[in-house]
Amino acid sequence: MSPRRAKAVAGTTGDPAAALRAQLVDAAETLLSERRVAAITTRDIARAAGVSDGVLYNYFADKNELLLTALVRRFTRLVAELRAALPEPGTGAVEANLRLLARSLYDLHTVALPIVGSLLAEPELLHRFMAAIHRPDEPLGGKQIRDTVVAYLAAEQQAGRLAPADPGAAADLLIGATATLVFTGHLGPGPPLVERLPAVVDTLVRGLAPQRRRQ
Amino acid sequence: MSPRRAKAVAGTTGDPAAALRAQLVDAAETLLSERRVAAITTRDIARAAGVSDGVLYNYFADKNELLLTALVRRFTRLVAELRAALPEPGTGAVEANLRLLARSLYDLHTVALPIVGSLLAEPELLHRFMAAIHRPDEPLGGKQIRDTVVAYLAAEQQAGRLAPADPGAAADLLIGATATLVFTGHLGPGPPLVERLPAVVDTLVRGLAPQRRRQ
Amino acid sequence: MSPRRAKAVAGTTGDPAAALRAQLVDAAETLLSERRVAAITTRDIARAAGVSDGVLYNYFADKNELLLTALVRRFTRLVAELRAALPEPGTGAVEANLRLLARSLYDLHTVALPIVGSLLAEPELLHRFMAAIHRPDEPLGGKQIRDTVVAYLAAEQQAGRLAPADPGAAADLLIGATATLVFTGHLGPGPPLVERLPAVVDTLVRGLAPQRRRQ
Amino acid sequence: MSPRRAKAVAGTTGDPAAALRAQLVDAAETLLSERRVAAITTRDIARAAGVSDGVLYNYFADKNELLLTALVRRFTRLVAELRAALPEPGTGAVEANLRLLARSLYDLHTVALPIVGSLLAEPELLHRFMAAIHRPDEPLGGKQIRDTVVAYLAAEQQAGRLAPADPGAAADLLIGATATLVFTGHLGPGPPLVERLPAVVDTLVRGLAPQRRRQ
DNA sequence: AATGAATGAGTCTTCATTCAT
DNA sequence: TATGAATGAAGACTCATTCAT
Repeated sequence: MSPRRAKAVAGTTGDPAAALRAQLVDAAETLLSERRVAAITTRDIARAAGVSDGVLYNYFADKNELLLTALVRRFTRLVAELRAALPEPGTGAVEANLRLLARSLYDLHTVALPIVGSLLAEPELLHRFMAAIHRPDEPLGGKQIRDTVVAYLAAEQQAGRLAPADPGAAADLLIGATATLVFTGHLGPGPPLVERLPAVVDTLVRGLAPQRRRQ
Repeated sequence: MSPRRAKAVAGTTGDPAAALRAQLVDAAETLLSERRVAAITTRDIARAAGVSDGVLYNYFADKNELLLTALVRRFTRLVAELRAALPEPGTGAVEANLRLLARSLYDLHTVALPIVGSLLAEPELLHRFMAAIHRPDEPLGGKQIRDTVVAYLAAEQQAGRLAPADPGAAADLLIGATATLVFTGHLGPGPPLVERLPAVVDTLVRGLAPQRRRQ
Repeated sequence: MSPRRAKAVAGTTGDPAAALRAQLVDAAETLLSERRVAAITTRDIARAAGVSDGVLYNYFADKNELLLTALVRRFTRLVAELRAALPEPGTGAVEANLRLLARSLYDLHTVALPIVGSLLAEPELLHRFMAAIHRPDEPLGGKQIRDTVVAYLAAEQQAGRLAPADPGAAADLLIGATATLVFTGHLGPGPPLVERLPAVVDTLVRGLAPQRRRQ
Repeated sequence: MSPRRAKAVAGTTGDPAAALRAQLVDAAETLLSERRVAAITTRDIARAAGVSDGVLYNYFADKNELLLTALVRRFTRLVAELRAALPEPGTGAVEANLRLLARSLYDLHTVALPIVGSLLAEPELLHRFMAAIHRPDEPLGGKQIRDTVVAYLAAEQQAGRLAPADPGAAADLLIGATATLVFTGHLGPGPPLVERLPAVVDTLVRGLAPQRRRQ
């Protein structure tokens, strides 16, 4: 006499409620990679998840809470991928490492920016999203990306392979430049701007100060 | 002989049509600085302009054309302000100049980002906006900002006050870092991140390469 | 388990979806007989069907698809009624039969003309309507009326009770005259023109050629 | 110090008011031959007449009264053309004459039907139109067409070239069949149905009665 | 008397959320 | 507890008519 199990999770084992919830989040996450947030309707999500329109409200307070969960999961993955792609500090040529890092950031932003951008049009959702990823117990968030880059740079500094500059500022420059290249390329009519990455890294490495000499 | 004058421009002189058109653009521009694009209705604009619902369509093909005009005007102003705030190349301390430039970019992004961001949720409007600001005869556009920064940096290089680095890459770093500081500060719960600007400029000036000496 | 049942079909049994769909078509059909197509709003239909504004879009792609369905149903019925009212070829007095046929056509046009007429002002709907009734699998359409009349006339010719004239042309004359009597009577201020039917049939039977003799 | 003359009639002589009025009616009549009534806006008419939006209301109570005037003038012309095209009774072969008459009616309906049809969607306008053309002092109207045909048929009967049938009924058959051929051809997807005219006339001439002989 | 801009009522459609079954 | 249909609010755009100039 247990309650009826939704069609969509009929063949699964384990907690059916959790399965259904996951089903919904999966569907939302998929849609999130296909269109801007504002173009995703509750019916779309239900269809994609293979469940009926109403279930959503059995697991989430409203549409935005579901989207929020999907967003958080998507960003958690992106940060994990960034970490995995990070070069090992102290190994390889440091400038090549920085180029690799820049490229990883560029790829991350390519995925993340459309989503974050479309969040700007949904103030309530954005607010809840930011609150969610800034909870200290959550291993994610925009800050996580920066912290990861800072950690890498600091490690290279420790290894004496980078000048003892402010690693936070360096991270701001790297992250900012890569993000803006993605953004501008995304908006404009021309081709993507990846090819500008090497010059950007090179310029950041050498700095703008004149009359510089290496020994 | 002349047609009736709208109540909203009753006290003004000059071409009433131009006055009313301007009234509408003004209203739209004001609303644009208050809310995201998607939350602005035609009725809102009419109310704000003090005219009736239909007038809009006497001056613009549709709602988006009005918003577009307001957006373009807003950005034209921002770029003009940036140009006016730019230090004179070759005068003053170059690093102070760069800090000033960074601050100007930061201020520009503070105004521009929410608007551009909210455009991401309006593909049609975004498309028309990008097309509008990329018309070669229009003295504005995203590219204008970068060109302005590049021109300043190149001039300082000519004056021997900056290393002969790639000015385009340097502009990408400066613009990217300032934009991202604004963006992150805007998203996050904490205080704005202006105070990070000096370190960013400093790091960009010195570069990340180790074992560097000045003479 | 089943979704909520609309108030409007609360007392009915069977498939509630089909019931509500039928309710909507019924309401549309009723309105169609009361006013011209252009004066029927979606809200009117919803009110008449006792449901809320949006339901329509759960069963039909848009307003016109619903109206189309109602139109097709109305015409299907009219043609069926015409067929049922048709005299049996070879039985009764042939001229009386023709008068009966003329009267049936007159009645059919009385219902059909206002609707078809008002369709002329709705090009899109008219187009879809014509496409719908010309699908070969649909047992209806303007052509169906003519074919029915032609079949009857041909049968009487086979029975030797009518001259071997062109039955298609004879149908054109009968249908045309009845339709135009309805139309003219509908437009003009005077009384309906039914009483002209016998003379019309009589004239068609005898023909206009002079110096004719019967043996 | 006479009042200002509208631009559109600046070069004309005579009563400027009458000229402007005529200008408007001309423009409306032209538009009437181009689109259905419902698709004609007051602004369209003003533009076509080269005058400003408001003048209309100085000469007509409202939009419909202007359209009405244009409609009446259009039909007056059509009836005049029909009369001019009519064969001379008693001359030529009578059956050829009837074919010519049928063709003239077909052409008249080709022009008139779209207009009359689209009137069906405008009850108020239709009503006023019918009232206007049924005023006994107006030499026009649907009845005028029938009277013209009846007069021709009666004359041929007088000349002994047609059987002494009911000329009104014969007119109903001819007008009805031609109108319906136009109408059906207009609605359906196929080609116009002119080629059916000869068989129609032939069938009307010979009649449907069987066992008929000529001497 | 002409001008032509202002007025504002009217309509289809979408979609988050509810809730009877 | 899943279902999925019902709900109904909200918004862009058109256009006949008015009326200040």
